Amino acid sequence: MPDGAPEPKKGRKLDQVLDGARQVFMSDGYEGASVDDIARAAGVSKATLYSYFPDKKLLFMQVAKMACHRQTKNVIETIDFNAPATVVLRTIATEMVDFITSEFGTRVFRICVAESGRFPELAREFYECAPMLIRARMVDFFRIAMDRGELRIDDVLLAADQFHELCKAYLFPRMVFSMSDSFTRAEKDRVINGAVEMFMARYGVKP
Amino acid sequence: MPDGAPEPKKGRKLDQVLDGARQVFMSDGYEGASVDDIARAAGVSKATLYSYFPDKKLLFMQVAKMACHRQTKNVIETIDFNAPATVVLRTIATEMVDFITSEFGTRVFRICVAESGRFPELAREFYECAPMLIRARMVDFFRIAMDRGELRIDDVLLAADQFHELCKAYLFPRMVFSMSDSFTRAEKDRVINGAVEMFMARYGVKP
DNA sequence: CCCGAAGTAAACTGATCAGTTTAAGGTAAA
DNA sequence: TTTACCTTAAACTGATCAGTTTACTTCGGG
Repeated sequence: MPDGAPEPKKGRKLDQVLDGARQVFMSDGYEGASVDDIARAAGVSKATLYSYFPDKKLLFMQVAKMACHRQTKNVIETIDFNAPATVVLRTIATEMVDFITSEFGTRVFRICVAESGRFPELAREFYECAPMLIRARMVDFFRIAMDRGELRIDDVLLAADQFHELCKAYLFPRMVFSMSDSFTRAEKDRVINGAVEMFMARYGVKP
Repeated sequence: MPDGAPEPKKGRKLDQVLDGARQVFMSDGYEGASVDDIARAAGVSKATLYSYFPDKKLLFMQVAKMACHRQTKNVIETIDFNAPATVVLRTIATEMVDFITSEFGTRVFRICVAESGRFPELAREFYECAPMLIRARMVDFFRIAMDRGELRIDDVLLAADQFHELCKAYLFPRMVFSMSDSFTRAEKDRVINGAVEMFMARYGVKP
């Protein structure tokens, strides 16, 4: 295939453009961000910006895509499946909670939701990137822990989704509706412990 | 106090205006909705519209406020606290799931999220209206069921938030990211049953 | 040292849209 | 019928903004 995907042209200032765009999109959303602002933040002329990306929409897609991919990388690599179930669950919960309560996580989520009408592809990409990947990884772990006799789960996909949601209790609505912009370690631990305890009460095999 | 709150002026066409605005805002969001479109949908001239509301923002606030209040009314009134815990929980879960998976619920949520930067008051109002009210009602029920010896809960607020989140498993992300626009009864029941079982496994008193 | 590609600032185009104004109908109560 | 207000269509204002163009500068490789 000669040139199926419209890769962004390379060039000295590409990274500057993407960086500036990320900043401005993150703080103002898609509609709220003006191309002049982006060019200024990127330290680049508007004409240069348009020489890299044919229009605002494609620039946005590229920025959002990169942000999502970058994020989910770190989250997944650092888990030792041989540790006891409660330890692994607590690790996963902690990572999820930290993401949910981060400025970055909230902003990405907000933009994805707001623009899911305008950019269905973007919402899909984000969904397959973040929740799906993590869910798949959790299912892997469930199977191992079931073999070890630590867990007993019929519907592993549902269990993964449940755990994911449990990690959002209290925190997520408050972030998303701008009721809080940060949480103490104690607030986060309350949710993390609650999620692990609830999950083990339902799916843990009694000793 | 003479006139603290800026109540909307009364008048023959007020309802028409609010109706048209609701339609257009719901389908296009705040930015996407043009005042001309709203006036047309309302069957009213732009000048008339502006005689009822000083600007687009206040009109939107009014519409969103009314939609939220109207919604939460129905959800809460119809619960018989004397029924067994599993029955009450199932009822609440069903109502929540139906709301989450409704076109209306998704649209309101999307707009609240997208505009929570522009209208922090709106997000706050929505939050206090929907999740908080339902949570308070659930806490009432938890206390009753604890007195009856059916449940045993330390942190009732957390338990309410957890149950709320459990009802969103699988369904909520798919709705919000436009991956699905409706679900079968079986899909909903899977989540409802999962939520009730998990909750009872954690907080139910063994027989 | 020179040439061509890449970058720049600034002005411009065309479109959209919130909000205002105008001049002309309606309508209802007194 | 008169009077006072409500409503209307349509034109207008002023602002914002995506995207283009122009004429000028910068800079690295041959």
